[in-house]
Amino acid sequence: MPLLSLQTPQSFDFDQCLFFLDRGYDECLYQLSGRSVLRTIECDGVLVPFSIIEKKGNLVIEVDEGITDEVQNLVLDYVKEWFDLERDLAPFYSLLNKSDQLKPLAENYHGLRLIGIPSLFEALCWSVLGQQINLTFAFKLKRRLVEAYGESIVFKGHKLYHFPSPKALVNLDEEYLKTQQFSRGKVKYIKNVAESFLKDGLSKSTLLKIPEFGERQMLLTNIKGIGVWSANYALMKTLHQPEAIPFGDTGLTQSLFNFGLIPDRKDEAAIIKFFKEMRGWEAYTVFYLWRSLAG
DNA sequence: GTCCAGGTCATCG
DNA sequence: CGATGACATGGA
Repeated sequence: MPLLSLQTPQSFDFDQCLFFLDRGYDECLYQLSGRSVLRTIECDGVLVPFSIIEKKGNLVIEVDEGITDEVQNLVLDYVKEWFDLERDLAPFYSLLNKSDQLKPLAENYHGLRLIGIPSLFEALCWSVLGQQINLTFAFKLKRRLVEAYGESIVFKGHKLYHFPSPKALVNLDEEYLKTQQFSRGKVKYIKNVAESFLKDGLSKSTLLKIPEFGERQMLLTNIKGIGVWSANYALMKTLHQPEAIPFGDTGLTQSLFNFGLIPDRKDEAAIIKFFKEMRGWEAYTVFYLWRSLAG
């Protein structure tokens, strides 16, 4: 099978990234096999599967025979975004190293990239699924949604599911999903997200055309079911937007409190003050703080 | 049994 | 406006 290759940047540690990908949750959108990761992208309605493994300073990506150069480039772009390969982390580490409390993050998780969700639709739906419930349950719901409404393809002996399209989710069967332990709120919110893509022309590219962060955020929070947490989560995971801090996140406040960075878990002013010191690297800091919760 | 999870909205006063 | 309850479930 054809092999593509991406040179890994400075401060990149594939095993740190694998640890994040394999935190022990029931993930359904990619699979791990040894030290390789398998998943799919979608091009013109067709699923394109691929695998990634690290070899001697390169990420080696395997695709099926007969994939056009154009589609190969889409796979490469996806991997670059997913692993945030084009970012220079040196300024982030020098910022962390200025603080005695944060220094361990730079040491312990060196080379960890902000693992993204390149699809805006997937990120918004995932933020809805993850609202308020524990992550174990959220992953369970995601699997049920994806297996009921998403397509799959077999690649190297693995059945790989792809996240459903807005069209596939706009007419969700609420009664069926009730039997699958979805709240009516979540079903409605996911429908709302799908509708804003289909009817209001929301997309990653329309979002990118808006220069101002607050306006981007508002475009998302205008959707019923997407609050500040969800909007910023999506902006962080899809656009790697530095200033997208998922305010209200329980894990984030927990972690800030654990590190002695805020005096009280409800002290939002202290959280804002803390992130002022991290300007330009807020989202990365959040990602590393979350990482610290996993041990 | 109680409390809280990678929140949000509707409905109060 | 700010406060409060519902939502669904499972693990500590």
